[in-house]
Amino acid sequence: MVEDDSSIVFDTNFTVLAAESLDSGNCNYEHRAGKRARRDHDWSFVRFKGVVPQQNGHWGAQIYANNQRIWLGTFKSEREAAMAYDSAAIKLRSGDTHRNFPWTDLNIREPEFQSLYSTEDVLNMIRDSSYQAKLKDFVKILSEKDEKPTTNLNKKLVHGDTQFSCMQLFQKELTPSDVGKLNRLVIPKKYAVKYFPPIRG
DNA sequence: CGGTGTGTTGAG
DNA sequence: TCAACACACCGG
Repeated sequence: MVEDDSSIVFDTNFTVLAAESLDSGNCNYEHRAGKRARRDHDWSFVRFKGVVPQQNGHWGAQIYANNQRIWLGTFKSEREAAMAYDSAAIKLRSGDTHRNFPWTDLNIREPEFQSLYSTEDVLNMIRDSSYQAKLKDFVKILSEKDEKPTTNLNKKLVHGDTQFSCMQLFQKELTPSDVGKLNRLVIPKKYAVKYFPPIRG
């Protein structure tokens, strides 16, 4: 099924949009067309920051922070890898140092999405490719949230100096095992996978 | 065995 | 900081 670029995670609109606004300055889209690397292997026309070709035709993503390289994983398409870099850059770098793709109304939410997780969590989500889906959910829930501001479930809490905004992620009815001998509440796997950081340290 | 990501180098 | 390149290593 040849999904090359277009069909990945984030909806296609994003990819297309990003791809077509090349000329609109600021995004770090170096058209280094023609710039060849040391060996003249066919790839080597790497256009994206933090993206490195793999011998099997896949693409690796990496970012440098505090004097060391952080590996972000390998991806099937060049763009997935480039997006991985952009996402990691938000957490690791200050401000928006040259990104691969321009900001859109969707990825503009990334900073606040990432603020819900630790750096390691974000990196792990990027690495296991669950990042995009979770970000998408986050944005979706956000939009649902301000569609009905009347809902009482979403309120703001103020704790000391810091402000936290909360939203309902999911709902679950108590089951026998929740009130059984084991003193624990079971979170459905579906939601656990969806809203919790991935395993691995 | 294929694929991953680290070691390492040289350039910007 | 960064990507190019080589290849040790790891899970299947």
